Amino acid sequence: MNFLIVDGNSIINRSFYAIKSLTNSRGQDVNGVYGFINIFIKHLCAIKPEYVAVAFDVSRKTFRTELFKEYKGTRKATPENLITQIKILQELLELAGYPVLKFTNFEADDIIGTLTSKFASPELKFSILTGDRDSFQLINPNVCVYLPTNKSNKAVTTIIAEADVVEQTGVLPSQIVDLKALMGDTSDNIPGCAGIGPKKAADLISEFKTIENLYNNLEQVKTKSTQNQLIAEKDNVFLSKSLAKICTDVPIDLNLDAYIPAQTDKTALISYLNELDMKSIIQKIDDFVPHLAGQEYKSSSAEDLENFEFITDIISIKPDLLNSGELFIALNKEDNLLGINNNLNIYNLPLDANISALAAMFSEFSGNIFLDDVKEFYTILSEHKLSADISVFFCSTLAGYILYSTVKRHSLDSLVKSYLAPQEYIKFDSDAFVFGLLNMPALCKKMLELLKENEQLFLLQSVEIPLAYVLVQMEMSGVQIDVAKLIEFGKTLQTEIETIDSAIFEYNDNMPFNVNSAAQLGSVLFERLKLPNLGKTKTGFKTDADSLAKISKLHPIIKLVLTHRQLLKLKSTYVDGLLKTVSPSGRVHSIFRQTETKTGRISSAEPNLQNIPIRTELGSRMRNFFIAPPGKLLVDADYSQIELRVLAEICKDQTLMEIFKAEQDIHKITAAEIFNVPISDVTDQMRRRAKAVNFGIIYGIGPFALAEDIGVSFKEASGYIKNYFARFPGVEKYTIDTVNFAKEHGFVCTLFNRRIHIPELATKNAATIAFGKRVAYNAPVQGTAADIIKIAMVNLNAKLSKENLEAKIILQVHDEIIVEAPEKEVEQLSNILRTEMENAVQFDIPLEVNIHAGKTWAESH
DNA sequence: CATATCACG
DNA sequence: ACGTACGTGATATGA
Repeated sequence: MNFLIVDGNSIINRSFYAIKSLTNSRGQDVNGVYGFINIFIKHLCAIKPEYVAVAFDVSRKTFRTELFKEYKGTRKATPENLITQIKILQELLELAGYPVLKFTNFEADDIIGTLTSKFASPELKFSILTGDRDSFQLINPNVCVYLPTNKSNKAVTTIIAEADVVEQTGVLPSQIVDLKALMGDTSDNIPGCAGIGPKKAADLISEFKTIENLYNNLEQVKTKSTQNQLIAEKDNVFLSKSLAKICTDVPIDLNLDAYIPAQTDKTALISYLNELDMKSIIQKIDDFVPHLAGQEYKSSSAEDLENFEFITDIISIKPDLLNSGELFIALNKEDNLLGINNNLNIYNLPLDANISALAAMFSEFSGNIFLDDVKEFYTILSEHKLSADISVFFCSTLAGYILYSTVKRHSLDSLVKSYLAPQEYIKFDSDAFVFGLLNMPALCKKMLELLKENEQLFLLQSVEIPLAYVLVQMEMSGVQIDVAKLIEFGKTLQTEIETIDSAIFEYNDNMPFNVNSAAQLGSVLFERLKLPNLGKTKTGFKTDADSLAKISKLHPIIKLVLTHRQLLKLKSTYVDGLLKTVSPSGRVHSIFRQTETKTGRISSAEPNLQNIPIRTELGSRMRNFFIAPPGKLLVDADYSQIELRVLAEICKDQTLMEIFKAEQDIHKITAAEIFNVPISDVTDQMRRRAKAVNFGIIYGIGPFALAEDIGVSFKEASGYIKNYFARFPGVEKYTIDTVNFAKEHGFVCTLFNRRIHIPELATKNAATIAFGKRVAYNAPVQGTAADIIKIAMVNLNAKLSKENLEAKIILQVHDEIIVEAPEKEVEQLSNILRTEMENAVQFDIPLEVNIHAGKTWAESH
């Protein structure tokens, strides 16, 4: 058995000074932490210890003795940015499950000395990882020192055993204190005996073994002068010995089990590492987290794979599958593989050739189906024109997302490593797919337990899994594009861009430049034309639209530039970008990503159909090209102020709830409240400002940004926010309570128990924490709204199919559902839309939906 | 590949 | 002293 004990201060110190600078994106120095963990991991792998502890000095306010203060107190102070790193390191080690030992008034060496003296034995060997040679005195046949050193820029660890100490110093490790008592140690301010250096000290100690023995037999010392020096310095010598001696009576936990590394919440650890930007450590995470005492990894070559088969035809295994209570199915579309694990056997099949038989088998199968990725599964079924009418019990990807939406990957292999302790899963390094499949039953059961604990099964089984099917149908349907008109629009834009460009160049002495290059534009505006600059970005002048608007009156070129930007954006992103994605049938099929956003919203990509322009007249023309096929219409249903209603429902502010219950104009009432005027006196401008406040509140706006947004003074904006919270005290209470909850638990929840983790709140940086707070109270609002529309989509889709309607959902834009329907269905559909959306959830406050139909998206919105 | 910009809710 | 409104995705530029 091995015990690895690390001198935390010593190792982080070495890393801190060895790695010149390493700063993460938040500006924190992490050189010491990074270096420490790498060295630590390296030695964990090499030593494979059953017991581990990392000891730290605790800087003392009072010293053990006045003498100590005099001698040790002169050491140079630890720099501030190392102290912070030590704290971070200790948090990381504790998160990873390693005992961190700190005792006031003791140094790491003392803790190490106590541990080795109490526990070291032939059965329990100690390895001390330290950069400090002071600990050599602790070496014995059961204790050795691992000393990381640099040899020609290569990290090499020198292992120091008893024989090495004898060779280097001429004395036994246990005699080092006696040696130092005579020769002293300048780095530790140990005086020693004047006139005696290393050579003479070693000779004396070899002969007399200890200084006590030496002084008892002074007459046997060969030279008279040495005798006299020893007599004169006797006090110093004994003081030196006591200073050199590492203490072995630190009040440590004498239960050896306390030093067995604990099981780890790997997700939390990964999230913290992520936040520190330590991506390379995350890659080595399995080496960093504990390999528990006495636990060997299960071997992949042993009986675990006995029932592993690659077979070509699912028919041969059908009886085995049908007799199973549970089937665990993983897909690997890239390699055309279908993996099945039924707790007994593991099969790997060609996917395409067997998907049809698999789907057929499901109609006879009565057990629970666990999938790795239900949306992928439905997609493949659809691509093979197979019915997706299969009830799926569990999906690991969606479960991972519901439990921890901030994580980017939810693949089986990464989930196994995050949710199962190393001794709970089978190691199989050569193939991530097989690795995931092997461990899928254990993983799914563990995740299922967590979901139950968190009351998240509704979200998984009644919302996300059925939603996956809706999204796949939406992707397959796509939306019709009027390609001819879109191309025409693109040409018009192109002509206009060219006209504008020549006008722009005229203001630059007819010198053409790339208006779309922020660098070139900045140089023209602020250097050639000497316009007042608007501040800097990392790379140059600020040229964004908001900034440019401020100087638009100073020079006609600004408006031209802004128009150029708008036109180019339309042309390149929307016209050209969209045209590239139109399928031969004239429809575009966006991908709706279900596990992308941290709040639970769906995202749309390739192309993104959730950001088609609407806010400007020119941009909104884009929506003329999203059309319904002949005989059909687009029906657009959007929730009215869903986030504000959700906010009211969550925080239960009486005033806010009453406004919605009475179906009043929220922005107008808010205006009356914050401007303290009767409703009848609210002007359009007041309403506009109140609207900005309402939106801002949800995002955690501050007076600075509000002032900027609505063009009032900082002071006025402060007043509006203050008035808002005074009139809606429930909202302010909600923000405070939610932030406190997030600080305590590390996450916030939607009303349907979706969790949004907020690692920012656990940091030390003020700006990062402020950001975390805004996320904390925005996420439940945005997330609950996302939950609601997802529920509505699932119910709506079920209703459409129950009523045998041809109408189909084709788009979702966060608070808006777009359905394509035959003209004759539109009336019935509108009723269904209203019913399903307004009644998706039962809230105290009502949900309101606006519905319009039209030939194009522009007409229907 | 990171950055700046800008489109949406 | 510091930075200042949440959540996304696409494009062009330029090191």
